[in-house]
Amino acid sequence: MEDGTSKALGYCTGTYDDQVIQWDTRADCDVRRILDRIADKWSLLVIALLDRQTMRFSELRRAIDGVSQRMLTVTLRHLERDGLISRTVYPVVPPRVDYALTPLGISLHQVIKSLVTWTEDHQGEIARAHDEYDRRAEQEEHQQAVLGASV
Amino acid sequence: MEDGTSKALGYCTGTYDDQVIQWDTRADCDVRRILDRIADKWSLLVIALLDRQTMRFSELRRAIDGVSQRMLTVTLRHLERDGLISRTVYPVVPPRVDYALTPLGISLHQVIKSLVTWTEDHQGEIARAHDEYDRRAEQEEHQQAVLGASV
DNA sequence: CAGTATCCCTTTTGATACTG
DNA sequence: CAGTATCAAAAGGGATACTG
Repeated sequence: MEDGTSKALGYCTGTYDDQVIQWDTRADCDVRRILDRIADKWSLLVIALLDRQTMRFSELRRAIDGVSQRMLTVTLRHLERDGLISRTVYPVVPPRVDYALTPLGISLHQVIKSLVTWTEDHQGEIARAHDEYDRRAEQEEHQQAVLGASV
Repeated sequence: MEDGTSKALGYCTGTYDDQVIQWDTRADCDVRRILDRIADKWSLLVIALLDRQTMRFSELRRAIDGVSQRMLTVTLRHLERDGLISRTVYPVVPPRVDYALTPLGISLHQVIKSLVTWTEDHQGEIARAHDEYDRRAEQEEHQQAVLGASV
């Protein structure tokens, strides 16, 4: 993930025979990184919690139930490296480190919200799709059993 | 990932002491699922390729360089279960299976595009953040070495 | 063609212990 | 307090072989 564009370069180069594909080709290049970032287990929560407020490491840790110290550190480092959050160390004893969204982070947060809104608006549809799919799958499994018995 | 809301239920319940947090609390519930879906290694490419066109299994496989047969199947099943794509089997020999975006899938695709646009607009900033971070990290490493030598 | 079933390896994540 | 280091567990993903 750090070595950039490993294999799969094929679809990073612009056009197909019959149509111009504007952005899916970049999916593996830049989009993939920030997508991997916001989609990983804890980043989204961190970004959401830092909306309009600064938080200390321990505050984040308490707020995000279930995160390990290690993963919170890793997550924060990644977000910082991407320029989405800032990390401020106060040279006091005991140490104090504050995290906050950067302007870039705030801007991303706005975009993410539209995705969250979409999900909220469509969670019912998705749930229904799951039910239907599972119901069909179970039915087909049943068919199999019947056919198997007749042989 | 199939067992729904495992542990970490703490932040799925609405409000904090000092402020109402509207949506980050749901991040682990519904948003997480569709985020995990669109962020996994191949889903985004599939959704992008199916924009405005139907494709067969083998066409998708050829179009997505590097995907294994297994992972393409798994990806398509997940997307189908979420109601984002439809799967049409033609009872012919040899078999033919067509995949297409559902209205729900099309609607999600629209939203994803805004995320992609954001990424394209800000990839320069992110790259600069990386450089700066790495430069600082290297510098601090150097500091360490100097301090170590003096002891 | 369009899958399914297995095996195996790599990456990610979590638990635990230790430190400036 | 805010980490780092180490190790073990688990998930993700690929190669291969087989099937309706």
